Amino acid sequence: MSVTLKDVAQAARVSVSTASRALTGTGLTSERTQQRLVRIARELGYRPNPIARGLKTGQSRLVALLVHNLTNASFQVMAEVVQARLKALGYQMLLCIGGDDPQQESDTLTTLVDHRIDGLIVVPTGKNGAQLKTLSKDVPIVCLVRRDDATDLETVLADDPQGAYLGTRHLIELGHKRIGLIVGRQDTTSGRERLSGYVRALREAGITRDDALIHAGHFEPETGATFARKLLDLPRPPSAIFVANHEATLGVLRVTAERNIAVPDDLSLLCYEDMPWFEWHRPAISIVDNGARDLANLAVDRLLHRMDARGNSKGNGNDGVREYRVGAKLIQRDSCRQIDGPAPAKPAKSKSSSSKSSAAKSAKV
Amino acid sequence: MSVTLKDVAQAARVSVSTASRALTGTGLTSERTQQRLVRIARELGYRPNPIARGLKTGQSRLVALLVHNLTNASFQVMAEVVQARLKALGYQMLLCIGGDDPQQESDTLTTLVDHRIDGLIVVPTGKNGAQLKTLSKDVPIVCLVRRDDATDLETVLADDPQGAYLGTRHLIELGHKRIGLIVGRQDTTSGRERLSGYVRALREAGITRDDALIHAGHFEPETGATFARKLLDLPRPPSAIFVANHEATLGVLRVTAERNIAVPDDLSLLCYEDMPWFEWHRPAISIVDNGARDLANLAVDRLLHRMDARGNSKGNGNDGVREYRVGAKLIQRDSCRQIDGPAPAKPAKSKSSSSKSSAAKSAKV
DNA sequence: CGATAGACTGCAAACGATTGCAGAAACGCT
DNA sequence: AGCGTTTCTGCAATCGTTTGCAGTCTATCG
Repeated sequence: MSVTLKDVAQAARVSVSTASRALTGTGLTSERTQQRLVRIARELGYRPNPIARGLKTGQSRLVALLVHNLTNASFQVMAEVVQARLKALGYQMLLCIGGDDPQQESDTLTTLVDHRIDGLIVVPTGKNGAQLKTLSKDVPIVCLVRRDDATDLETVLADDPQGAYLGTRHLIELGHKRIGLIVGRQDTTSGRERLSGYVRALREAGITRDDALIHAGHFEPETGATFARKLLDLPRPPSAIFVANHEATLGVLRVTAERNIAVPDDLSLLCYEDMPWFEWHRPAISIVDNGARDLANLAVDRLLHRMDARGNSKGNGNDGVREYRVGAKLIQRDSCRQIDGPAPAKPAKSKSSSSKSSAAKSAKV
Repeated sequence: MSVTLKDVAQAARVSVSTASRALTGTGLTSERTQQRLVRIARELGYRPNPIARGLKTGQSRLVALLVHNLTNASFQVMAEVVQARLKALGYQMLLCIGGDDPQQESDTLTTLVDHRIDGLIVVPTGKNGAQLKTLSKDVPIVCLVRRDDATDLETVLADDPQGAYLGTRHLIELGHKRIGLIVGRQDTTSGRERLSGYVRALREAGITRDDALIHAGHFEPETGATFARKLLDLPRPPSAIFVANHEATLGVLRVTAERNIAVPDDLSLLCYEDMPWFEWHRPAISIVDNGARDLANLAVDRLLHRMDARGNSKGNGNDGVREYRVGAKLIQRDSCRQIDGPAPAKPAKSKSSSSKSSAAKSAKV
């Protein structure tokens, strides 16, 4: 079907081994034959068979990325980044969609290792720690966005405590005192950390935490809508909602539309993680950006580092760091409004500017 | 590193060949040893090495999906569908992102064939026809969404002529006479076909085509914005815009926001292809749905059919059909409004209901 | 000029599976 | 019991590469 190494060797009247060495550049080969073989290989259109090579070397030049879905814009850009980076290095990306379902995750992991992937970047569900731990003996693994607490895998995380803190502080600086929080499940790292950032900002500002303003759970847009309604039905509804859960955003938006609540005039809205349409929306939606692109790039860096280390049997590539944090950034658009508060006009001019400066610098750690 | 067939054979005190036959079910094996081997294999946790198997059989159990990007919601759902279907059959999906760039497409295709993929679903750029044609001798290929005119590859297409026709007719039935069209490049199938559907609806309604209302090109949201401005700056601007190009939608939306143009009161807006947030947007955006889910499913069906045919050397799986069309569907939400026209109040009550019925039934062909 | 190191090259054995072919066992039949 | 079938099993080759080892050739040095 296609040109094999044997064909090239025959055409050049050398043995297969010489051909192999000349083309891979391993071993000693005379300059002359080397060049000749490269030329002949090109003429014949020889392309090495990665399967055969993989059988011998135990590598597949396949790297898998396992994410929950592709609806989440962060996962989209991560997938695009990972694919682009890997391609440049001659790897192919296997993109798998696990649906945040432990069973599916487990199945997929098995298949992937069967296929002898050279590396894996995974957004773990958190329920397959044992399996991941076992696999990590065979394959370099980097966790992304979420930590699996049952493992000690290297993990690239968004700086969620900082992000949530930044967002909440921004709202406080705008004069908001009652800030609703809609946040992810508390059995995920990000869910817990975003809550803690929110709480910290509140505490720093001397605002007492009101649990009626906090809703945490696993999300569909629909659930987001439910929680938004609960918040707005409160005797003293919040003047701002921090939607610190990506999936919930649509639901919240629907509720404001349904009830004819003007954003930001009646209610300020701050969301977490960007979506391509946020800046085109009216009003353009302010967000805390989790830095998806940076996260993906860092994850790839770390994975390559580990793969490299393993290849050279220089240990497992541990650099003593278990956890990398990528700074979050506040992106102000038009969905948050200054509250005049019970007191007279804008008393917070200086504060507001300080908010801006804090927003400008990304929170590197 | 992991359990091989040899290990299983040794444990069972049979030869590798017997073990192979017992576990794959090929060839004759006595009931008893068969069962015994299956049991032992399970006990040892044996998992066949697809690379070794692939070397021998020439198959990889890898199927590639090559799309332009993941930002486009249609591609997202297609990727999810394809992944789910393939996984159920024991295949792994290789998702590649070609950026609608011929060079990238070409490179990716080469890599994929190197990896001995068992099948390929591709959204072609249209510039690599020759290469695709060559590859199709080695690998079953199905084109999706776009046709590559230089090939005679089996292609699964949205019924764009019908979809554009349905959409335009809907607007006409609402009383619009001047309907702007923003549509994709005319060197793509979909671009041409959507234009032709638009033209047909106009002609049927006896409306003369006005080329000032038609803008075609390759899109970024930014270009969409530019075209929208041009339309709105016309001496006699349209009362409705049909954004028959997915990428342009955001730009158009921004322009309406910028200029404080109320949708649908000042301008009706009909878009092509759904996005998850369209129904949560305010106003919810009416669309012509291209049936991405159905498209993906059909493409997988056809690909499997071809792969099967090739496997059994029953020919190449041609069933004499070159082109499959998946019906488009009008989904009415709130972005299109009845025009009272120059004549007095709602004269079009019956028309409006007819429009609804036509919307309800999907346009199967 | 002969020995010897050094630079190349080729042979053949892997890698882990599948598979044609032939030998072995089991069975029925006369 | 002897023979022919049938049913099962094992040997060995194969897929396309890589790679340890041994052999060949050239050049250099004494």
